[in-house]
Amino acid sequence: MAHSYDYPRPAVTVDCVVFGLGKTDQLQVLLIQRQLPPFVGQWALPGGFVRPDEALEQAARRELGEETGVKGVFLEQLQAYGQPQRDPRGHTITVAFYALVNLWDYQVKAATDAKQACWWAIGRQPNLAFDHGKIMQDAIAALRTSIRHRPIGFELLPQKFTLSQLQRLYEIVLDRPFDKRNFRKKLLKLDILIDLDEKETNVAHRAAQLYKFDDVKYKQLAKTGFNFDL
Amino acid sequence: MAHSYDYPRPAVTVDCVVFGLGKTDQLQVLLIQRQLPPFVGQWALPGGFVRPDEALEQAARRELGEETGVKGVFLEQLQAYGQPQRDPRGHTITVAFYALVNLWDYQVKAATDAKQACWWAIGRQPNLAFDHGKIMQDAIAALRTSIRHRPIGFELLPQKFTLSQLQRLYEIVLDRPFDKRNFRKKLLKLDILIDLDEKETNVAHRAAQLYKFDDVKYKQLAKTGFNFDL
DNA sequence: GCAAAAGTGTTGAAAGTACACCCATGA
DNA sequence: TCATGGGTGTACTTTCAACACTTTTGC
Repeated sequence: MAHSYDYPRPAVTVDCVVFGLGKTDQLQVLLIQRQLPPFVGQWALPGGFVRPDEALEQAARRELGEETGVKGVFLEQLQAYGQPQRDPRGHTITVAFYALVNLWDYQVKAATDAKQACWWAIGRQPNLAFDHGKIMQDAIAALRTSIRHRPIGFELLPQKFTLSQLQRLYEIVLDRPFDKRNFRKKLLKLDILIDLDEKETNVAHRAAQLYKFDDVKYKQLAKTGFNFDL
Repeated sequence: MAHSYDYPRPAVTVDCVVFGLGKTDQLQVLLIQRQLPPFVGQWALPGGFVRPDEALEQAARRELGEETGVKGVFLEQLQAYGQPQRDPRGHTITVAFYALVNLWDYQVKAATDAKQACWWAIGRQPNLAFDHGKIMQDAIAALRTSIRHRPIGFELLPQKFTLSQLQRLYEIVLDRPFDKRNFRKKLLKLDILIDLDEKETNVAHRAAQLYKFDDVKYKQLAKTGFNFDL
């Protein structure tokens, strides 16, 4: 059996597919324009090399903060990519993550505009460096699956949200319409929304009821076996 | 921004959680007893270092063949593990895979018995080296999820199988009983089984109808959006 | 008072669930 | 002839899917 030390090691990086949703009615993805070779000037996923004795998720969060200013968000591993030719500098394995960011309170935009990072509408983004296009497609597929089985969608909304916002979120991510009455019935029956005694303000129409997500109830249900299907 | 070359690289390995099912009525997992430090003598997942310019899945298949004789099986990536302390030799990232093996035609057993590999019933396996226990638990969870959404269960059965075998498979993996009539109704309605005009032989009871899985029909359905839920 | 989104129930179709007996085979 | 698993239908319940009008608010 061969020892590890007989061989040079591949490099290891992390990359983040950061999804955002705000008032634009479109799912967005956060990309950076590369400053260094290879692929100078091309757009790519934020990411970079894992440091010695750094955990993967920690590396992903560090790179995300350094390159885009995004911090403290929902972040979950997608999978590793290791085709030998995926990086022209040599054998490089990347561990991809996807993140969800609430863009309704417009602070994130400001933080990222300072850097060479910017939000693109999904489907209108430029070609990406490396195999990042493929990684992004896989992340979209994973997001669609996840959002139908676990309540991660709330990460894309403000803490207080309306049922219409939640419905639009599902419609945008899954790219299909839902019936308003059936959608509300289903979500309220799940019993994971807390009805805040509070309404929207400053809208030019009837003010909607505000809700927040009930972590505790969801976790209870999740333990006893629970399916968040839509 | 720091360059990669400023830092030493972590090592990269692959590990395989190989699930098998045969006549024992129990889900099994294939483990090897370590011959080299660290953790000499302890049981662990088969796996090893990724070689230069080797793709991840290719490395997993190579190690699996070398260490256990298992070849040509269903293999899918689980996720990467990179806690800095997970390997006492130093920072090592492992990309975990899970595999499914049909143990009904008893060739695999022979091939693996020659090495230091052996099958353990899930739940009765020994403590594992490294963080392999955690990886195995994650793999079981992933298998349970996968089997409910995609027709991967067939990988654990012979090509020709009976509906009772299929039902036992679901019962064993998901660890709950199914009603015979309802199970049959549901699976036949999915229309992904081909009724071979052939029966079981050499059984001390009424011979069961044999079926095989219909790849083509499944792929058609999968394209038009399809859910294999049970 | 009008534009714009919020909110609300019913009905028919489909799917899920619970349940018990006869059948074919080899020993 | 008996032990073993194979095979089958129905009634009830729950969930899904389709569908339209009234309410509140700001302008």
